[in-house]
Amino acid sequence: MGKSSCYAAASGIKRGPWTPEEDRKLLAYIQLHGHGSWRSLPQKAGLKRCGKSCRLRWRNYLRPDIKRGNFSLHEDQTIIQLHALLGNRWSAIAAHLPRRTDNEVKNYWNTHLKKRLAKIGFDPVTHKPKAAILGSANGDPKNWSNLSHIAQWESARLQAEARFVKESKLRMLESAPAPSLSDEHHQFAPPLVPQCLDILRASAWESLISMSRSSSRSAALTNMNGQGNVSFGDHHHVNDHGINMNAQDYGSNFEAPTSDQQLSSLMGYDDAALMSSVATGSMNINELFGEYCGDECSELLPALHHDTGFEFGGAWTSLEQLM
DNA sequence: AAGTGCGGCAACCGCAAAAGG
DNA sequence: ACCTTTTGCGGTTGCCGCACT
Repeated sequence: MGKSSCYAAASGIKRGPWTPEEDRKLLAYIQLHGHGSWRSLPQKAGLKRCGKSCRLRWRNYLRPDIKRGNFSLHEDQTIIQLHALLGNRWSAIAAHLPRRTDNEVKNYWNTHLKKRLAKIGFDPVTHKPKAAILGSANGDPKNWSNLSHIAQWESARLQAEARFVKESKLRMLESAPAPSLSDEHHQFAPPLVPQCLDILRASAWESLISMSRSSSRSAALTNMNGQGNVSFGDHHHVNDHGINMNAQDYGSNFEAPTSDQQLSSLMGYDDAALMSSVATGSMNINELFGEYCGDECSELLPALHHDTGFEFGGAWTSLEQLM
């Protein structure tokens, strides 16, 4: 027996474009009762649609917190840069564009931005100049390596943010009383923006490092002397590339790092010499932390991972490969 | 004016993960 | 632990309107 689909030509199930009347029914029902189970919604709302179709219509079109219309230059930049970092993870990209839906972002990418990138000579998949892909000597592999490096950090950061938002929502639901009309305003409200993640992360790093810094750091730095003198100047924080990390997104007390030095400082990397050893390949990321933290580092990292919910693993591996 | 091609976008499809029993 | 249902996501399709011939 074939797999059933809610869109299959089942009796009486309508498909195709939504009429204003259907929109009105769906909107009225959700405003009054919330969506509840999408499966049972169409019948209750008097719609001859499947629940999946209703959900999609609500999510992509009827929700009051949706912004429609032209994308701003800033939104263009954000999409392009996040796509370079995340690939086709439209929901993650849309999460950084307030009031935009993943479907809208996806469509906009496919119909506008992809072509625009191609037109100016960039591969829309890799975001590298086509010349570089073809092995041209003009492309500096080190620069791309650094970009990838940045991408790994940002990717890990976004994972953590997504987790944070999810957990925050769960906490909200747990603490909320039984569903009522007023709860629907939560559904209408813009997605919760992580306000303290970077602070959590920064403090976690600071804690981790400060625990061991006093005993290990001076020795580490002594050992590092003379090992590599390449500047870390081309290790830019994503902000320097225009990533959408406005300070207000992280709460009024948080100032997003605006330079390599600030980022390094936030993460406990306030010694360019140490980082340049990583950059030159004379030390891998685990060795770096070994030097910083001593043997207890290997125990602290999983604990830190657990406490912050931060997925270091993938970024870690990739960072090592890149360096 | 009619035909054709193309771009934009809403909607559909199918899979995977999460949630619930 | 397993199965079923629900939800979320990304890729794809097809309709509609506009521009061009």
